[in-house]
Amino acid sequence: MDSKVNLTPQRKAIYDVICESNNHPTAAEIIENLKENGFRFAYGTVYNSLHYLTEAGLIHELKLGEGSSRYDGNIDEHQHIQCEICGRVDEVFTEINGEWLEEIDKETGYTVKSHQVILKGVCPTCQNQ
Amino acid sequence: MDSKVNLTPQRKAIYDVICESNNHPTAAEIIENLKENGFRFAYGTVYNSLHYLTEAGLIHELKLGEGSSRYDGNIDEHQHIQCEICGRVDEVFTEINGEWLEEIDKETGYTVKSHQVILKGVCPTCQNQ
DNA sequence: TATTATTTTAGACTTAGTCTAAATATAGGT
DNA sequence: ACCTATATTTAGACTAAGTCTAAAATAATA
Ligand SMILES: [Mn+2]
Ligand SMILES: [Mn+2]
Ligand SMILES: [Zn+2]
Ligand SMILES: [Zn+2]
Repeated sequence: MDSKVNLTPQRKAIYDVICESNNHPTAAEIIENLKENGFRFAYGTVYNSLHYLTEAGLIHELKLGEGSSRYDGNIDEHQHIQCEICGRVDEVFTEINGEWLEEIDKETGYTVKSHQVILKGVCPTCQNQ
Repeated sequence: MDSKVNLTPQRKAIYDVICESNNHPTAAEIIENLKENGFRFAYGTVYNSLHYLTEAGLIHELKLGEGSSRYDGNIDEHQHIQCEICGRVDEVFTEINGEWLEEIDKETGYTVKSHQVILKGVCPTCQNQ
């Protein structure tokens, strides 16, 4: 077993910021947040830690097609929807139909390993403006 | 009506490269391909043209979570699947269930405007290796 | 303690793309 | 055709996000 996770103080602090945020923060936002909590880690350490935590399965990296990745402490299977106006990212727990994925297997000949749905729309707050 | 598209020689050449490719090429690949055809446009012109063509609805920009965008001359509604091993991108025409999208509307309170499904897997060629 | 492996650090570097100001090209009015 | 206004292209400087490297600091092992 090599599933032992080595949570150094840096990794722990970064993990905590991600879990306590409800915002799917970017690396830049994480660094800013760390600064507010009195931490100042090297740039490389933050990225290194984000990779480590992702690799260890403790967080997920979200690539929503913006310039930068976002990070998610919720590792339960779910998808995301992003507001076109304010940019906030919310959770979507209604899962896509499993039959659909099998269909793709047949259609393309690929062995499907994963899928990601990125929804865009207007959030409730931005609708009232 | 301002729907008049101004296809300058540069834009036309870039559009042709995208349409003749069956590969969802990146900007870098488009530039390389142009070079092979004897064109050498400024870097900025290529990106400017890609935006223009996208804005005009002649092509689609694909953000699959790699470093760089890909471009697609097929503007019919479809999704994509990418091979984890060789990186090739193939079309998926089986559309996602419309009910699913309505469900999301209800679940999140968002007005859903668009959705993109990114599938990852192993392509037929890479399976035989 | 001495040796080895792991992690962090600062800062140089890379990649993909944007921005800017000048040069060209195009279109419209006379 | 000539002048003017608008649109486009160009070269190259610049930016944002992230990677890489080599040395220093920590931690683990003998
Ligand atoms: Mn999430
Ligand atoms: Mn396509
Ligand atoms: Zn919003
Ligand atoms: Zn493949």
